[in-house]
Amino acid sequence: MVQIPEVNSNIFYFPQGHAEHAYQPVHFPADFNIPSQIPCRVAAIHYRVDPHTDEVYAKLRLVPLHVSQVRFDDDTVGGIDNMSETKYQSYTKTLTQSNANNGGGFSCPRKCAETLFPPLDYSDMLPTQDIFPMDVHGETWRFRHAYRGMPKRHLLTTGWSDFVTDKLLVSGDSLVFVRDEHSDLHVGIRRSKKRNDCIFNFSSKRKLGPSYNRLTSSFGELRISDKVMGIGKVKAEDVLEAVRLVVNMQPFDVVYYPRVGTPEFFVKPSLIRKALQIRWWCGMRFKMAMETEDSSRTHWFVGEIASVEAVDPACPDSVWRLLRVTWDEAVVTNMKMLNPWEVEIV
Amino acid sequence: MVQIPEVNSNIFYFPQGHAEHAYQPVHFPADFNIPSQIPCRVAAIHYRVDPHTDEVYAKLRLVPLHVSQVRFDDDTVGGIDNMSETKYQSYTKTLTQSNANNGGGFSCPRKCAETLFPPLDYSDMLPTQDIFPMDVHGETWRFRHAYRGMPKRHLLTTGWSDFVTDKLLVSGDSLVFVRDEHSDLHVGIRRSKKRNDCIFNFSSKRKLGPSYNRLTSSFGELRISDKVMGIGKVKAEDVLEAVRLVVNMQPFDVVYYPRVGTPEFFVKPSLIRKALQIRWWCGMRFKMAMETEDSSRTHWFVGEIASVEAVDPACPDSVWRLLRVTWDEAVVTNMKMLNPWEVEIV
DNA sequence: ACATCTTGTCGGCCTTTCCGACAATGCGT
DNA sequence: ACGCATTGTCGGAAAGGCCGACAAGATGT
Repeated sequence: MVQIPEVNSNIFYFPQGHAEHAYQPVHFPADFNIPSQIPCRVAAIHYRVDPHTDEVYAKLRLVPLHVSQVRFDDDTVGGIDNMSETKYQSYTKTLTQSNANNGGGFSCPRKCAETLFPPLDYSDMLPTQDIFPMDVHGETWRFRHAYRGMPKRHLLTTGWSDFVTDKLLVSGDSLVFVRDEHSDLHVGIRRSKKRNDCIFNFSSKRKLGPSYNRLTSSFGELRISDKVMGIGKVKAEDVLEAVRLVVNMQPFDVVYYPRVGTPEFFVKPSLIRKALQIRWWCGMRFKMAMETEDSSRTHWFVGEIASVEAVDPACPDSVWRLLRVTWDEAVVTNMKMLNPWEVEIV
Repeated sequence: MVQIPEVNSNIFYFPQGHAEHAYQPVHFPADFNIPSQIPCRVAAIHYRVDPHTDEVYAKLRLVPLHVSQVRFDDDTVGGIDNMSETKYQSYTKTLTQSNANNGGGFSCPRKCAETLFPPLDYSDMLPTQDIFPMDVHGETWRFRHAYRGMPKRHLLTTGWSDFVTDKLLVSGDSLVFVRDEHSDLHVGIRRSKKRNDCIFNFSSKRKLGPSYNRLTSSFGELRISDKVMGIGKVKAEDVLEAVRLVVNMQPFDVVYYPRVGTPEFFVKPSLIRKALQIRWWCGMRFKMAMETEDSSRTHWFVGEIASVEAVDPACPDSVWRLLRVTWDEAVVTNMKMLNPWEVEIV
């Protein structure tokens, strides 16, 4: 679900989108005269780990470009081509209730098992093996990987429960398996939006996993910081600083925590171009893939464009959340303003 | 069971005893003219950890003394007195079958619990608490400590099984709790003689504890080295080098792995003196505390002195294993030659 | 030798985890 | 719209772990 651009590719940076990732209201000074979207080159990407929650976030160095430098049909620039596409293989799955309910194991999607895990001996009637992925702290875990049941499916059993308990995973959180350039297997997690919004209720009952010291020793700090970070993960001043630099055509850094329901504030030119080629109008019908209440599954929701207007009167030219929509299913209460590139016309 | 002398105390060093701790036969050159026992001052003690097996061993620096320098009724020397007695509090217990049989918990001796663990709230009908001892690798473990049952006893329950599995403990291995100078609780282990003598049969089934990488990654190496070390843990050449230095009155280092059934090769002067004051003779009856087959309990065995003679004709003056004995219970097959200070007259 | 204290072992019971059956979902045609 | 492939959920079964009863062993008198 997460789209991190590649190094040296071009993106459009949306200050308004960036502001939505702050945990404080961001008040842009009136005299800033902010462009609604600024083309930038991605100069560098660093992946970091939040030591408290194990969450992975990205730190992007963006270099502002002149509009003339950007071709909307080509997302890359510079001498390095898209060969870096052949980098890591990874698979992300959102945990179901059964996965997290300590009931037992993790039903592993076939694609995940077949592309990332060592091949099983299918000549065996009940093929099993142990996989040893490493988490972001360098801790190695053991999961028993079996292919069984009727119909046959891939499962992670022994060891999974310990992982869930140690990482305090609940249904809705996501699991990421990655095979790196040395073809070593890694495992990461991403907490669901809900979890991000609430204070951790930490109560590990098992053997101290690697997270014990970390989580408890900084418990007080964690409570406070998480309480404050109700909406996003970055400071308002960091957003303002980024905007200050971008309007002066200075390179700047942004931190991006992937968050379900909060769109990325950097978007590929080709995506925007394709979206803006459409003449959006009231009454147009669209669909959008969204995760269910507990993020355990994705579902296509259908709706109708209610109006097409800039969200912020101060930025009348901005296409950020240009579309005001209504949904066929009343369930979708929030999410009334969408980016054109988030939806698909039906 | 293990008696490590204190720094600055005096001991007698027995080359023959040292040789028994080698895994190879030690052939003392005839021209060495080895004294059977050399008084030494313990200049330094360093405790080390075998990274493969978690075993703790001691490295002692010994400085040879002239006999005139040693008073047999006083084990210490130098300005530092026995105040260092008030150093660490510790308790060692050999694991019973019930302790290791994964059946559940660890029945904790009263003395251990009351002297080393934080005090329980005995006003509570079922007092429980969690203790967090640290192992030699700096890993913290959690054990649930309860005082319950009829009659009441101290037990370690939750967390214990994981520890047993991770450390590959079996009945006969020993557990050591230590409270250090910062009153922090530590936990160590000592493998039984049997385990030391055989190749590890490693087959961890649970989550990878901290030992996993260590034990598996060096599996091959471990097999080999353990196979060779059938009897002791040190090289024959190390023993020879120690003896070479000691006869020249040079300071030397010895490594001591505590081993059930293999007596220490450094002994307090007072102990030797007391033992040699007795006129040992055939037919004298004695008792000796020894551990049972699986080291789960200690039992007093009774026997009779069969003869009093030097084990090695080349060292006719040596008191090392001076006593040839017979046992009342036929069970005690090995252990036919004992040191006078190991037994107690009845 | 006896009384008392301590602690090893056992079987019962409860919890956790493993497993295939079945069905709901999703995708391709 | 239908069929097939995939995978979420459920309840039974097996394993693991917690518990007090009991008694064997240890200790002190």
